[in-house]
Amino acid sequence: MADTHDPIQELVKKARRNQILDAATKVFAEKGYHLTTIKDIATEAGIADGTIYNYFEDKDAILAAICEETFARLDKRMEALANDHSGDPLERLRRGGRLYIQFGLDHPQHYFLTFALNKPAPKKESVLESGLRSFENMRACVRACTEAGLTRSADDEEIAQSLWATIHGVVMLLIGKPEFPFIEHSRLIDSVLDIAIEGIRKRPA
Amino acid sequence: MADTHDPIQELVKKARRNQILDAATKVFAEKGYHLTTIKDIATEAGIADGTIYNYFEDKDAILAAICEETFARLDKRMEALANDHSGDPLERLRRGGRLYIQFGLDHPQHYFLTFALNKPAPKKESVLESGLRSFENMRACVRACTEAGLTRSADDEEIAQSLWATIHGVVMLLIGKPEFPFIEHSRLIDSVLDIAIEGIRKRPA
Amino acid sequence: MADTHDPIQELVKKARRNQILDAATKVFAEKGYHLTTIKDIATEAGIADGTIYNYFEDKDAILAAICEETFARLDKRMEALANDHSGDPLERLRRGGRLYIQFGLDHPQHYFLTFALNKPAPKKESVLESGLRSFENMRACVRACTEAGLTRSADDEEIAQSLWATIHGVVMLLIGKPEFPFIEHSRLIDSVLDIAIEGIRKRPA
Amino acid sequence: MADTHDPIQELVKKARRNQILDAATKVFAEKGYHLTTIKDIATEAGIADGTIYNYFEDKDAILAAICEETFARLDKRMEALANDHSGDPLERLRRGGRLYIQFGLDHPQHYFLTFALNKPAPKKESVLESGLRSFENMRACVRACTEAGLTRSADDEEIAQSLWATIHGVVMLLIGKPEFPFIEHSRLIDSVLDIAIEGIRKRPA
DNA sequence: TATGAATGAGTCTTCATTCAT
DNA sequence: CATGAATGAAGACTCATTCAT
Repeated sequence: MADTHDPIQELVKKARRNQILDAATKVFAEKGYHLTTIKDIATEAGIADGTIYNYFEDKDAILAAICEETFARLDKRMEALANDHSGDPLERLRRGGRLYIQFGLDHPQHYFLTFALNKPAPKKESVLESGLRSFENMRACVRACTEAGLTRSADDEEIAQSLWATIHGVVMLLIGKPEFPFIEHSRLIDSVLDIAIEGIRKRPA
Repeated sequence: MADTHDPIQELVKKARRNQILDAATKVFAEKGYHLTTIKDIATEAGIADGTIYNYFEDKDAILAAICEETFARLDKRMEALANDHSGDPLERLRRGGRLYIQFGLDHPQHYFLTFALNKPAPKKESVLESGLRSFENMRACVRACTEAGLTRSADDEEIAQSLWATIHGVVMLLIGKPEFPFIEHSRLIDSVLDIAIEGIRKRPA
Repeated sequence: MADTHDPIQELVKKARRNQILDAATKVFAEKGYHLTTIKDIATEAGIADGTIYNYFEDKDAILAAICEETFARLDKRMEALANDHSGDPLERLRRGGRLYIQFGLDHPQHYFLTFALNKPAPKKESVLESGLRSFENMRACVRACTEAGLTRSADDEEIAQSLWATIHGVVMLLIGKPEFPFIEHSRLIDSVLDIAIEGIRKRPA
Repeated sequence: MADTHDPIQELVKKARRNQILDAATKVFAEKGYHLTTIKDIATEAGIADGTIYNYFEDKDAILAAICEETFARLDKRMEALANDHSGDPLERLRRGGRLYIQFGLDHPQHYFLTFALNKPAPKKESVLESGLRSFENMRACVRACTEAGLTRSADDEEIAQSLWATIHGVVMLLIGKPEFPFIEHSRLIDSVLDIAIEGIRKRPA
């Protein structure tokens, strides 16, 4: 009735919304997006089916929200690193890579949903944007390296995207093929980062 | 009645089967596996719905057949490379990586389903096997490099898994985030491979 | 959320369930189980197809429910008789037989579905159980006769099953072949029961 | 080409027809009429699906043919018994009853469809007739008993119908409730017949 | 706002029947 | 006549979404 901006109601709403998102994340991870039903999510969240629609337009919107929030969280972590201008830029890049990989392994479900679920359906603009922003920080770290003349190539964008692909690969492989007899995770991560950084580093004439 | 092994009928059947597989591959690629209906495939193939079931048990079987055949082709290509002992081993490794990535981009749905859709479907054993066999060939290529003393590290397995993670990452990223403003694909692929090979290569003392 | 055990909702649900069962009973009787579709039942009940599945697992479950409820109703009638220990046991047996036959003729569709629809599919355990219980009462009546030394044979089980077969036959014949020129129903029933009781009764030495 | 009435062709055709009927009988008995597919029958007969349609109009026609032929056989057996005027008429009646029951158990699907599936299928007239003709023979057997003064009652029709109901009941029960823990079939049949015959028999003054 | 029953379009799959070879 | 691939009309069942309470 009243369009009062009741702060308590606001909180309750947000809490319920997160409750749904958590449930969805869990079920999506267990059964995959397409095989998950609204009822599955509602049951997991302990609410009725219809209630979902008070918080989200449709099933797609739930996925979009998960992606957005995941991006945001990653952003916050990466941003701190990008704004730290001390020390060897290449080492900062390595630390950034490790941070990113660790984030993926720490939130495998979110990561998978956000970065690997390619639906033909055009995602919401906001998701795309937050995705781009997430990449900006890595680009900034790379730029610090190129500007310091530490890299073989001077093409920021190319290096940044290559590095992204590399660290994305580690996360996806470890997440997606848990049954494969990988070497110790930390060793694999170190190795991948080492190869990448050394592959980027300008060699002494 | 007669145990007719009519070779002409045999060919016709195989042709029809391929007709269905081609149609399915196309539609899967367009809409994704889950959003593709049997009717979609039948329509694309220009046949009736029910006819599909004269050639395949169910929808899953179609996917399995596609994956199997597709990966058999990758295998053959990778194997040739692994068995070719001429030239610079590191260059062969680069070619192998490019082959692998290109394959993934050419068959995104199959790649995705085989290497990333780990969750629900207990895929046929044969599909999994043929998928992993590709990795074996890469391992062989790496070994050729270490044995030739061309690498910084001598740990085959570590290098092979790192390289796999890297090229897997390129495929997954390009497949999974087609909306991202990547640089030209070929340039990104070259860059990733260049960084990886240089990162692996033993530096002159 | 709340563990609402709303008694009104409860009643509404039960009513809707019965609405479906009644519709199903009617259509099953008209077309036979196998030729009846879910849509038939839904249409007869005046609801949508999918609604059926809010009340029953599947088609089989509807049949099972019909059988169970029919058994239960018969049970209640027979039980009273079995617990009445007064008078000539053989006469009670006769009355029981007549009760049973009358029940079948009063609920021909239910009776047919419950006692004559032999589906190869293994019926629910509960249906089997309630079927057995239904027979118990007749066995009890027979036992009273044998224990009183009124029967030629002392084998309760044999007599009970034989009697069941006999009265089942009357019901099935009258239900299943209505076009046949039977003698007056009541006369046929009396005759069958008379023959059976006299055939069971111990003859004077 | 030639519309010659080739007697050899005639025999071949009849043989093939019987081959199909035998196969159908077997599969019907195993899975029930509705759950049996044309392919099932064709496979069992070792021929192609389409071939069936050179011999029968459709699935119903196969059933009709089976019923007709089957009941003709019962008829012949019952008739022999009815025309055999030697020995104790009541014993002949008992043998007739046993014959009838055994027939029902040997051909449960046909029996069921002819005597119990009254509703949907407008069976061919001939099938109905041959089915009911069996009853005529039983009536004749009963008449022999009453005329010989062996029965308590002198009402042929009443006794015949009562007996029919009784033996019909045994068949229907054993066919329709195979999951029930009946005593040995032969013992149950003996018991039912014994009770019926003794119930019919005139008691010594 | 929460509920959850109802909807009904949509999906996979089956199978009787046809027909070109 | 035999074949068996093809057809296409159903049917059982699912599930995203709506809406009255």
